[in-house]
Amino acid sequence: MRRSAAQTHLRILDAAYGLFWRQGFLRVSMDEIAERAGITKRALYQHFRSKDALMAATLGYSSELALKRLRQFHRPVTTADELVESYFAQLGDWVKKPKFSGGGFTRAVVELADLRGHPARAIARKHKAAVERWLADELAAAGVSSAESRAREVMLLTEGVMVLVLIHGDAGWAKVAERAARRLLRSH
Amino acid sequence: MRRSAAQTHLRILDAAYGLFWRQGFLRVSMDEIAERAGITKRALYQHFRSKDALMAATLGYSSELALKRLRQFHRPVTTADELVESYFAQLGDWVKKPKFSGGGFTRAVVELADLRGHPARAIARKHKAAVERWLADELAAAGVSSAESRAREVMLLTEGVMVLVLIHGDAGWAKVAERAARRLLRSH
DNA sequence: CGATGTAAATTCACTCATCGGTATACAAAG
DNA sequence: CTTTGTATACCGATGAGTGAATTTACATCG
Repeated sequence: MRRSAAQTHLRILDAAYGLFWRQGFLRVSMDEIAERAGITKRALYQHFRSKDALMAATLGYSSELALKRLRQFHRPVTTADELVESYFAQLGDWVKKPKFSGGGFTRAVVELADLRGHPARAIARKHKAAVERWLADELAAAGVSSAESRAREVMLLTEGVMVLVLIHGDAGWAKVAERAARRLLRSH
Repeated sequence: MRRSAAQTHLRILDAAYGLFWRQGFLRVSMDEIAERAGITKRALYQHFRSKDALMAATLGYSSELALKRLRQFHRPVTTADELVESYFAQLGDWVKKPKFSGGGFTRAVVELADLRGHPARAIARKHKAAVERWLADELAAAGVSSAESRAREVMLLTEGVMVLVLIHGDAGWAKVAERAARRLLRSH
């Protein structure tokens, strides 16, 4: 029953990602993850020293995926308005999913809010910074001035959308954010 | 050792509020709450049927406090700019506290993201709606047109600030939000 | 005033379940 | 003969919630 170690590693990350995303970190047990990955708990612990280590690895993995997705979204650059429109449209689609339970990174940070030294928090911080960087570059490429400041504002709106959709169960907040972002770009 | 029931009730809510706020819901045990409230666990269960019930009650209590605070903040209305400035200044001060661990309501919803029927979520929803209502009224009183839409935008920025400060540990996001809000009010 | 009933809490042991993590021994593949 | 994983049982801790008998303080009534 020998699968390659790397393959099993990935299966575990996939399983953990899916479970963490839906139920949060604290509410998922190592037994569940092992079962979903199709291995025994013992084998799971041969790949990851602890639940915390697994969580950090999962967030890192998920960051890679998310950033790759963002960059694929890199179409021939047009206007800032179009960029903002498709950015928030994509966010809206994501957030509209019935099982949406908040952004994985945001969720991780919130769940571990009092544990400032937790490795997962550093990863979340790095991830959000990368998204902000990407936004700033895209906005600059679309001819927006003060792109860094604008990117920061779009980040605020993005996080706001994730939280408010979660609270109210209404994906319409993405549209509100989009319109606000457009006006912000225009009014600098 | 007879204290009035109502008094004990309040002590429990205070204790639970403090602990939930710092450590989240899942990471706090009923034993801890009882200890902090200065009563036994048995007595605690004479006041609240379950941890979930206690959480819902705590959020309700905390909503009352927060809304009362908001309304006290009701100074002689001046301009929209001044309103926005002091609103975000207050948010910034709150968020700047070293022990800041996210808004209680946001945090509750995130922790219970997959439990859609949980009573605490309804309370959080109602609270955020009340804050939005308050904002819309204040903005309207300050002469802002389309106050409802503007209030929604300020909500997005507010939630964004809470999450991003938590992630990055940098209270500067409140200033960013304030400047964005000002431009949004001007550019409708 | 003093007896007494009763609400409010105490004490403390106890159940039942979950969960992170480990130990040992063994099987299949390359 | 090592790497990868299985099977299975286990440990120690924690945590929600309960049970039963007991005590404290107050209020009311005789």
